[in-house]
Amino acid sequence: MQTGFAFSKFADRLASIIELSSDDLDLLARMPTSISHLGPRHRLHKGDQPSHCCLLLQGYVCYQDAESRDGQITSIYVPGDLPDLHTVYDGRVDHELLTLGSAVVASVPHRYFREISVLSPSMSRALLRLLLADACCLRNWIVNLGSRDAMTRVAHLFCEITTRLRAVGLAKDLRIPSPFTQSDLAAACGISAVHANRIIQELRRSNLLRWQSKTITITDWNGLVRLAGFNPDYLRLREYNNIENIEQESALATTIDRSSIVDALLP
Amino acid sequence: MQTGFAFSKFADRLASIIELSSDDLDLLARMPTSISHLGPRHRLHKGDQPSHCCLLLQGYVCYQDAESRDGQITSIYVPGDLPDLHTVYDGRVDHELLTLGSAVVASVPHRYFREISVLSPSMSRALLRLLLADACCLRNWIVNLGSRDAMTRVAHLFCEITTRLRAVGLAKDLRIPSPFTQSDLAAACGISAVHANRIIQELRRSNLLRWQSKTITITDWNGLVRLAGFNPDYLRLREYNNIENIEQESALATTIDRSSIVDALLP
DNA sequence: GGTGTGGATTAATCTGTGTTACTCGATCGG
DNA sequence: CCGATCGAGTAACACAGATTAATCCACACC
Repeated sequence: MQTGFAFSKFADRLASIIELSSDDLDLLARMPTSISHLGPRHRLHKGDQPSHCCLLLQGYVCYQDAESRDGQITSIYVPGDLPDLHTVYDGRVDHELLTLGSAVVASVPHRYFREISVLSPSMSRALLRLLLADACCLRNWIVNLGSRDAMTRVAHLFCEITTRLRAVGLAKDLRIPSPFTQSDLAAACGISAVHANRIIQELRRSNLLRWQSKTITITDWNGLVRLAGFNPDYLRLREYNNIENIEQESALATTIDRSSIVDALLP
Repeated sequence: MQTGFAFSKFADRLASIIELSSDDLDLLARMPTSISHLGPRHRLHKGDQPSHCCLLLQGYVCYQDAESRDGQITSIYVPGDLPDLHTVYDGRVDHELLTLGSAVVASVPHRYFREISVLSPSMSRALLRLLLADACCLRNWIVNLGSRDAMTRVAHLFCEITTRLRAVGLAKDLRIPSPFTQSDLAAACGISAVHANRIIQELRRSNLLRWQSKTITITDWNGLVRLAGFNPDYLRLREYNNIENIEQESALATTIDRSSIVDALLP
């Protein structure tokens, strides 16, 4: 067990939704962690009553419902996230928490979160905000699955992941690591793997993004946002203003390309 | 403003997920409330920064996303629920909270929840559990929308609502008040109103339920549960064991079942 | 170097569900 | 009493997306 650098990604995440004092940062720096490097589709929480939380440092993890057809993915987490914070307060777990691609996680004892909640009201509130932000994401994902078509769902997912990565200082250049298989994507969006493939082809053909060698490069952010009808308010980020203003290089060519295709899609 | 009987439905709800002490009941009895009788599709939270929570006493309310096609409904609440508890900790609201059919709600100041959290650690934990149970429902609903077909979604919704009503002492006889329009149902399940109608016809033809004069009568609970693949674990209820054992014909059995749940918590 | 495996891709076919458009009652306000 | 409105119900047609099945490729492993 060490108290190391792991806290800094978590601090980024907390700071993305709530202002942190230097006292808060001190508390975070004393977080006891034990780091693991995990392979793809590694299952965390092996059935037991959990006594530790999983703090994601690198890569992605997701909740997947093993019972449902094709294993519906209910949420995806990015570095800095604490996917199972809720287990501190409610030991029951309905879904499997597993890695998408390889990942680095820190294991943090429940006790630590209980202690900082007692020591600092502002940390207590910050943790609660994390849980609430999670619920907002779930609600938004319900809207996505219930009312949008496959293309829009996929586009929306990419927008969300990109935005969340940027909130913790990653994906600065709109390139996001993507160890996802197309089946993962399908399981998240509630579509078949075959159709997921069709959608990706279409997104590529529309020059909205590239996806090669486990990296997605968004080549037309504004086009993707418009296609998805993406509005990041539900992420509860403090600093995300004026989404339209993300500047891209070579704006001209892509803009022309996009307008011909996206305008057709969005009457 | 009165401190009245409104707390008792809320006490039922809390007791359904966590054990309450008599001190907790005392605190609940001092809840300041102001009761309103509302008509159908009444919008609560008229755009302002809310300073009160809405405690549902009778009828149903739901969150609906006005932006999405056909206004996706993200969750439905039953008496005893506190749909907007989260506004105590996070003022932002993404969706509209509105009544389905007419309803009776109590308005409770945020201040009250802050106070009981400070006065009683167990109440503080109970409120947190409410929020977490809500998130579990959302997650489950994602699975529903993402991986089940229309028929199963509808059946699952009816199972959930019935179970939640029973958890607060209602729907004892598997008859649930249903002021919903078929369009409401469609908006909740992410299907079209026309198709919702087809599904209901089918459920009727299968002798699983009747729906007449604003009441749904479930005539084959076990059949409905099986069709829906319904498993109530995600509702986080304490007393819901062995779902297969719900007896229908024998009024005696259900009475005994319920009394063990409800009588235990009333002083 | 051969073989197996998992993922991407594509095409053909089938089906669940959306859309549109209509009828029929019930309810309501003038 | 009338016309307007809203919700339930139905039918015809269109289409998004599921399913199945095949090929191809990259890569790991004996």
